[in-house]
Amino acid sequence: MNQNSNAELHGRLRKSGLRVTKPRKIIADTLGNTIQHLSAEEVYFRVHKAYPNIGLTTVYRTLDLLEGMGIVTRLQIGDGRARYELLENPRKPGHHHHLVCTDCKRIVEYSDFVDEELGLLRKVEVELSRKHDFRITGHVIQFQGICSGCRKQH
Amino acid sequence: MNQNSNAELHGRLRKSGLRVTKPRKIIADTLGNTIQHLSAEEVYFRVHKAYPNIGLTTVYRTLDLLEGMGIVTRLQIGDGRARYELLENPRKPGHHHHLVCTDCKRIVEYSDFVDEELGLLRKVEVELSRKHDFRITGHVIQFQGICSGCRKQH
DNA sequence: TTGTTAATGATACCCATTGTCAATAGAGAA
DNA sequence: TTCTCTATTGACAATGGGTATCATTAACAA
Repeated sequence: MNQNSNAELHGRLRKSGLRVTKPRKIIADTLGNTIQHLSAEEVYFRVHKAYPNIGLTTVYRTLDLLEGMGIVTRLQIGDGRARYELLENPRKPGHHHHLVCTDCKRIVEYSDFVDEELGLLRKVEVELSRKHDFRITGHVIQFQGICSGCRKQH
Repeated sequence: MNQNSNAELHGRLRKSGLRVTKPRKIIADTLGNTIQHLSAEEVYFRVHKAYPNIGLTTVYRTLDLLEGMGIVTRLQIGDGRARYELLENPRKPGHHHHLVCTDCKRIVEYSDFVDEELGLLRKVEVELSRKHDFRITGHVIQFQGICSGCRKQH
């Protein structure tokens, strides 16, 4: 679908000595074609419509692979089902954090104050690396709440 | 073990019309006696040593209950196994956040810059509540990394 | 002490994710 | 293009946190 991201994926895979397979392209495309945060099963369903011979196991494996390569991020919202999102998605804002409705699991992205958040995180990161001798590889900032729709239903 | 926290627990339970049972006291005590972040199974093992007739199901139920009452917090570190921690633990600092080794799952608590973090979070919270009409109930701020021990093993 | 019923414990179950392994298909060599 | 090698796949079984069920037990009010 998106030539750029397909070429990008191709290059990244080949550079790591990995093969560029149909499932890998299709799964990456599926994430590139939505602004939603899909679970592995949801990715599978969407892929399955056009390519019924691609299995759920492959979806899991591919999402893991893409996450390991830094192409995809895994999002834990506390319901025991991971959601996945393409890091560089032209349909989305750049670095953002998430606001999650703990009732209906709806996820809202925000980028208000994100620069400020990142500035502070960087400062904390330096201090923690030094003090606890960690190599910091990532962070999570997330808000939980109840959206207006779910509040009305009670 | 701790008279204060036992009295506290008793009061909170009774005020909600809930019964003060042996398992509830013991499970809360178990969390009060450690600075570690225990999984449900780890709580069960510890409880089981002295009270072998308390079942794992009850541990899960009680941890859920205590979380719902705001006495315990659940911590997701991304390995599919929740960890629990007593919110007001005399052996621990007050409000803190976590640094997690993604390799060995060790959890380090930190309170450096926490005031600053909380200040910013509060500001973001106000903006998000307004803009997206959410009632914000909580937040997660967490760093991931590799601890020095795990880095040496490679 | 007794009656009521919330809470418990044993067990079966659910369901997201991972392991296994024979079959398939990228991609470099010929 | 065809061949070869082996990474990758897909079907299926297995794992493992966590939850539902239900008969039994034990808080607690009277």
